[in-house]
Amino acid sequence: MNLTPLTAGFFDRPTLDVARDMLGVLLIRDDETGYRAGRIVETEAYTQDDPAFHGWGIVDRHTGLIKPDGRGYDLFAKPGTSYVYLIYGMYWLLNVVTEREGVGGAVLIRAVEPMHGIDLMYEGRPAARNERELANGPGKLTQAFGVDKSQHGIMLTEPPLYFAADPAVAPCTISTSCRIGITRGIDLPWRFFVDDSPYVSPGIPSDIAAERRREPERRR
DNA sequence: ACGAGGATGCTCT
DNA sequence: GAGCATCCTCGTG
Repeated sequence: MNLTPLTAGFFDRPTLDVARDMLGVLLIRDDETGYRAGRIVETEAYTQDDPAFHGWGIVDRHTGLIKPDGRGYDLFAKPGTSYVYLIYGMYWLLNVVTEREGVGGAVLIRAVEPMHGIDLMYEGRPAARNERELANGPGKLTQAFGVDKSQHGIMLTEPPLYFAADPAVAPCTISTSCRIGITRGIDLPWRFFVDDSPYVSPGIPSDIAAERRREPERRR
């Protein structure tokens, strides 16, 4: 598998473009633990001016300086840097930093279609009952790939963890929706996914979830 | 099939 | 003390 990693230049672009262009790209972990690869089928974009962004509000309006102790400071790092964080005290979520250094932005990798290293993925994810459940969610794919805090802040442009264009590119239809699991910025349609992929996460976009909460009955 | 609730730890108020 | 870019289990139909 001699695949050329995507370079920092790929991520040094508007975050929405990167998020869309990452669909169909391979996520690869290649190190002493083994070789794992999966095709990305779902992403979400988070930008500096986005209330759901971890780095939201840490840029001083007057000086333009970024508070170095603020949460999300690492989201202003060099494009191609990893941003891994713990959610709900239990699950690690993998992002790749976008935009030029000093500008905040990231793409959350939400789901991949397992391609290689399936057995290794099951070892990290004993709850998975089939291949589809190995990595159809942002917390699941980090378990399948063994990603945790130790991969935070590394460059995702070289082993052990990197992205690569799939040589066997399959044409696909891309859809968008609002993002999943958030309470702020819920109306921004910044989730991208491969339309007909069974490996997309089962989550419900936040705007639809909020609507259902308002009207609990009314079914079919 | 679907919904409710719990797990669990870090950050911010 | 609340909220969180989630997932799993166990109820009820």
